[in-house]
Amino acid sequence: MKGYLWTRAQAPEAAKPAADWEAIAIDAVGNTIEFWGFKRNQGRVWALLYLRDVALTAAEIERELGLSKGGVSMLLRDLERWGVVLRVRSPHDASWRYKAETDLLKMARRVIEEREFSFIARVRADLEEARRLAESDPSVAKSKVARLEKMELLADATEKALRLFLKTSKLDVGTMFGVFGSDGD
Amino acid sequence: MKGYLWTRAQAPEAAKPAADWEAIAIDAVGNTIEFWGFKRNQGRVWALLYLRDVALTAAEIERELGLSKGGVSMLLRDLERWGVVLRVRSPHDASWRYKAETDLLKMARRVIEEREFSFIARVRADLEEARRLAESDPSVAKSKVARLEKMELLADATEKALRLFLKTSKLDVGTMFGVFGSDGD
DNA sequence: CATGCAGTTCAAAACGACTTGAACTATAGG
DNA sequence: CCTATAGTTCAAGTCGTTTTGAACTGCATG
Repeated sequence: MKGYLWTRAQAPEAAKPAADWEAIAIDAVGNTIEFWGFKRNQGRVWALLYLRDVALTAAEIERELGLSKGGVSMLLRDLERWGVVLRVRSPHDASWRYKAETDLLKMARRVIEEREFSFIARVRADLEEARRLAESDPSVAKSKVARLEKMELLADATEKALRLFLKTSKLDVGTMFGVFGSDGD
Repeated sequence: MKGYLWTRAQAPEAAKPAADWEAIAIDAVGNTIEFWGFKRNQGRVWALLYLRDVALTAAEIERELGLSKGGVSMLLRDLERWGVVLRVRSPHDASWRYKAETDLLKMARRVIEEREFSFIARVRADLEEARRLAESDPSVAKSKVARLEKMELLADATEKALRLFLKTSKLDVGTMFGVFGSDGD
């Protein structure tokens, strides 16, 4: 956690503690990303890398954001898996460095697809099971079964809304996020 | 928690413990609603009331779902406030009874509007603050400011996506949910 | 105005999600 | 092969949220 010493002049601005404005921006992105159902610190790591615009080592991230070694490792693994952070081998250095991909929305889409749709599928399966059970019990009124069927519409509707959401975000937000790709430095 | 005794023949089916299929369906709705950012038990209470299709007392809900007295009171207060559960005075009885409104989506819209939009507004305010601070510091490179501006697009985009989502869910899903209003009992 | 039941409140307990940190594995250099 | 450093894993701890349950309020009745 401490005992980290940096003899590296290679990335000088990586060494200074985050400026106020930087910390504010990093936390704002963290909050947004948490809102989307991810971990706050996943957003913070991405934001740090994006703002610095240089590849940082895990140890630097650890220090800048005040996170633990293990935590940074896990966060980077997730971000890498989702394709929003790239792991690059630095030339003069034994350790990996990480840089931000610019399409953060990729992350949202990826995980929503993986996680949320399978969740909804599970819900629908449960509701179908409930309906089958109810139908096979003669003492259950028809109207109950009808209501169960309508509940399945809840799952359908949720899934449909999700799809719509992803689609529109891809079109609408996606082009916006494309802007992240280049800036006039 | 216990000690509840019901001399009421008025709602006989409210007295029997939940059937398997009923419990499955109730939990499925609970999970879905939790996915939308509410409490699981808010969804379970609504689902119970919807499936039974009779107005239940708080004590009955408590027993059916295995919740505490205080918890049921708070859950019903929220559901009532959101307009998805109605409190009705039963004729022969001293206590209130509760019945499900059919438009569950009302709940999602209400809370997303109240809670999520104000959250995004806050995020944007933070990012603007960060940008102001960065701009007023001459040692901060222009490119950093540009990146901060682009981050504000993240908030804009999220808000825009939310609005779109609400609008489409109102149109698309909303009509679906209208179906909940009547069934052929 | 005492009693009993319905309903509310809130401090504390239970719970779950996230993070930590120490032990471990992998890898590069001497 | 030995050592040092980077990176991973996971049991245990922390922290925020949800639930409980006991005390309390309100109200109707005898």
